[in-house]
Amino acid sequence: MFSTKGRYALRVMIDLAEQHSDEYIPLKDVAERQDISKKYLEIIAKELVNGKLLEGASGKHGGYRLVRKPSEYSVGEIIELMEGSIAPVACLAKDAAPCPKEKKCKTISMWREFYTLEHSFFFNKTLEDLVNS
Amino acid sequence: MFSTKGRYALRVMIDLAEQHSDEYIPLKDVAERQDISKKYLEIIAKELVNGKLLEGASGKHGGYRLVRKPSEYSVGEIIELMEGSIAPVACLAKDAAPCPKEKKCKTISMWREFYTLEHSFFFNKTLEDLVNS
DNA sequence: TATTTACCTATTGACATAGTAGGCAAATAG
DNA sequence: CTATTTGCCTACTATGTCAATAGGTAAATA
Repeated sequence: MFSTKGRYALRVMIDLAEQHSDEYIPLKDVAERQDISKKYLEIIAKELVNGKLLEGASGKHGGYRLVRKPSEYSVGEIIELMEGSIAPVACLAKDAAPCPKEKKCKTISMWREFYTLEHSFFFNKTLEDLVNS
Repeated sequence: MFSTKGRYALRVMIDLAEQHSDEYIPLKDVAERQDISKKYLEIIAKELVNGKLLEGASGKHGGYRLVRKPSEYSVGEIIELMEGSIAPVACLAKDAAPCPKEKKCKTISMWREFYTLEHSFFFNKTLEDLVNS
């Protein structure tokens, strides 16, 4: 189950894309439109900046803006940045310790197959697709 | 991310299927073969019995056994029983409160599309498929 | 009657989730 | 140069879930 962090991040990105503006948009506005605590969104926005998905600017007329066109963001990279990993099981997450029982494991190939499906679903969907939906 | 409960339940079911026996199999044996705490497996086995996926019997020669052929169990029903729901977001889980923002929500249809994909993946895969993999 | 098994209730430590609080730093307008 | 607006930073917290563990009771059989 994806957490609010991933889902809210997606809504922030969509909101910014919908403003069709090159200006910085204050988080306060986004928070009001999306009806999410501004304080909580600060944490999320900060992570999006650290992950180079957004650019932030302080001061008057400051705020956040996209660094690419909406069509150039995949939904997958946004969610993965926030959730850490979208792997269905811990042993498939990046930098997971290799499982000692992998050889005899009757489920690993199913998890891998599902992960591939999930990955291509989310990485082939763009922010623009969501805005136009 | 699926929890150990769902993953262990699957391993218990696979283990029982692999014994190719109509006898009851003691949980102690399953726990040793799978290298999982027997105490923890008790909780899981109990839920599988409550969900009518397994049958349990006390006393000597007691234990657990499948109530259907492996080909008649879907992986989806096993995981869903243990995890409660396999929905990717809370608002799509069964008996979730209807979301007041659904009309304006730009993400709900993507989540629904993914849920459909996920659902058909896991409900079209059987326990037998896993045993034969 | 002793043994083997499932089944039951309760508790626990560790961690993640979903925030909140309060202030500092930077940029701009006047 | 000052006030205002904004992002950015550290810290804290309540609640819940996860992954077990502990210790017993009930049922079935040899």
